[in-house]
Amino acid sequence: MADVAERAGVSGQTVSRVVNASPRVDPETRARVEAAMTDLGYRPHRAARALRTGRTQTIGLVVSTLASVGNSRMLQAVADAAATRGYALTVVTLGADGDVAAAFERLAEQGVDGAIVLNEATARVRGADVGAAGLRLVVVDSPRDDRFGVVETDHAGGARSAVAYLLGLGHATVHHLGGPEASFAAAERERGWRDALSAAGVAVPPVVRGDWTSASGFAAASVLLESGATAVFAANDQMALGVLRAVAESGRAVPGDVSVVGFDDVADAADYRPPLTTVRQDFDALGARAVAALVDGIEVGTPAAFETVPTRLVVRESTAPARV
Amino acid sequence: MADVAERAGVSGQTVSRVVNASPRVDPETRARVEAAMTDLGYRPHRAARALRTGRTQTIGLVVSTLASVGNSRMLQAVADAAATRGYALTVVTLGADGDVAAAFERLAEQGVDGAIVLNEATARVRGADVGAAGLRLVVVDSPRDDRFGVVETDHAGGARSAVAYLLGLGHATVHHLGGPEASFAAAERERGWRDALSAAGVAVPPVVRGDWTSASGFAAASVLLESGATAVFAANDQMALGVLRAVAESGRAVPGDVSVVGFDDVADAADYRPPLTTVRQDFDALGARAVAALVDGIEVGTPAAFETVPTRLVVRESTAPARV
DNA sequence: ATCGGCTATGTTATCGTCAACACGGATGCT
DNA sequence: AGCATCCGTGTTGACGATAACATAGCCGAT
Repeated sequence: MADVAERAGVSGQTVSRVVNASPRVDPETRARVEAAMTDLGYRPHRAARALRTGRTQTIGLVVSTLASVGNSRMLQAVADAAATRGYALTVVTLGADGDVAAAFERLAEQGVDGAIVLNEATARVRGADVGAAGLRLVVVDSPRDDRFGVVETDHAGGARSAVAYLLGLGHATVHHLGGPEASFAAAERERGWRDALSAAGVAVPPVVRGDWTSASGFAAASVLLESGATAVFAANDQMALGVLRAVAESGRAVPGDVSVVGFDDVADAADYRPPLTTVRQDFDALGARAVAALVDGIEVGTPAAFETVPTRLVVRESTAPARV
Repeated sequence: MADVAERAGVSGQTVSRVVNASPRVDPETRARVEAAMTDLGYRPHRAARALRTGRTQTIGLVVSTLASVGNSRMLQAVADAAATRGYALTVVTLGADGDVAAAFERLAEQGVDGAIVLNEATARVRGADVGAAGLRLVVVDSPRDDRFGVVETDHAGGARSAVAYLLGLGHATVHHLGGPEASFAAAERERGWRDALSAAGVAVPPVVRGDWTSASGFAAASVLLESGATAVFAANDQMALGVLRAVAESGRAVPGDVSVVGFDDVADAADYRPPLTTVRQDFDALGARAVAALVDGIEVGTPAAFETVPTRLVVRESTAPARV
């Protein structure tokens, strides 16, 4: 920086002002400084700036696992949105113990300006002393809470649309293959399913649960089939994949004997066999909103927001009218 | 830090020595300092340390997309390995233009100590002036190059084992659904396939290419089927998924009429229909090696290494003996 | 007894940047 | 003309940590 200042014939402070786009700089001086920066290949030193300002221009992302395709998509969306806003993104995965507090601790140590928590078991985020780490937080897919911003997909709405569609096809009822109990997203999707059934005055069958993996979907499907289900709404696409296999192996056909709907609209879902009818989540919008809420909070002090991103039912070939 | 020093009755320098586990500290003093740190909830300030030492304890990860399940798995493996080594991980995704140089630029600006590049089009990494950004690099799945460390899966070996297995089943030859031309991993898998066919003295059919997505696999499969293939080796699982659907829709059966093998052993592959025979990559080992190579380079100055991680063929139900 | 060498600790200067304040000159108002 | 303002710029010090050097006390060897 000193070199740049000398070359441009100004003080370091003026260089700093140019870098930070301060309005109090003569256009001509600015041009000279910028030329000097280019010539010398000058790059501001983030650590020094962070030391001085207390801001690192970095946000953290806490995620339990990237094995689920949905989380990966979200990560990508968040990474892109953060880059657009000029923030670096550092990723912290939770250990097998799912220790959110430890993750916050690590992020605090790195001095991130804020963090986004993906889809984490609610109780854990609440339990982790948010204040202790002093992190500004935006939580994705978590119950509303004034202590941090919340951005969510309209899980319940998406679920309702899926169930309504199946009922409209003439199915007597719709069975649900739910996600893990601790998950807010899973709970919301289940709620939407339940509401839609109740609204239609239809019997609500018992829920079977998986852990988001296709293997758990496969395992759970046998229970569903024994109970004579003709329509299954799975809480995500990967579990639906497991169901698809289980149905086929039981000698039944999708959608002839059983209709199946998933949630997420993962890239592969269009090539499942048959191509899966599913509820599309707009991960990019979700990521962008989460980053926007966090960055606004950091830079402008905007209070914790609450936002919902809508879904859309994508009808493919895994659903058909009920047998008459 | 000053507070801690005062409370422990020592100088700041001694606190620093305790934090950095210097051996030149009296055990009793160390205990006193540690107690003071705990009491005061002291946390070292990374930016300040980075300013003084020039090290940020952060590594970057450059990845083109996280849409591919393999990349996501790698990211997770790298994140975990980095955390274990005490490094933060910042993720940079490439824009649609795939501008590696820009990604390096961003990482250099953030002052990472080094970076890992995932599976990127070789020419791009070479083209990007590595020296300019002055980054220490480890590249995953890229041709050997003395300018940076290279860690790779034994793609060719895995491909050979898959092809040999299919030939052993009595198939006259094995068709290949390759990945994008620019990909090193794709080229290696193709090479392994070709070598195995040649070694067996079998005709080498023309390669059909996809872009790693299941949709591209589905599209490519029709060509394969028209050419009368009875055994297909797909360059990854997701493309194999597309093939599975295409075969079924053409009225043929897997593995009755056509055997299909994938590559990666993605979590879902066991629940494809039928469960997919595939070549398992050890993503965790790969990630750990990449991080180890990078961190050793940073901390010890170990010269650029070259390592290969073996694969294993996982036989499931998508392969069967050829019709007689 | 002297001295070199070791151990545990303290002192000083510095990393690159920016906030706060200072200052000279131009402008506008009365 | 006199005074208050504003503008563009410079000067100084501090953010928190550590490297390099300095020091005091102790040991054993000559």
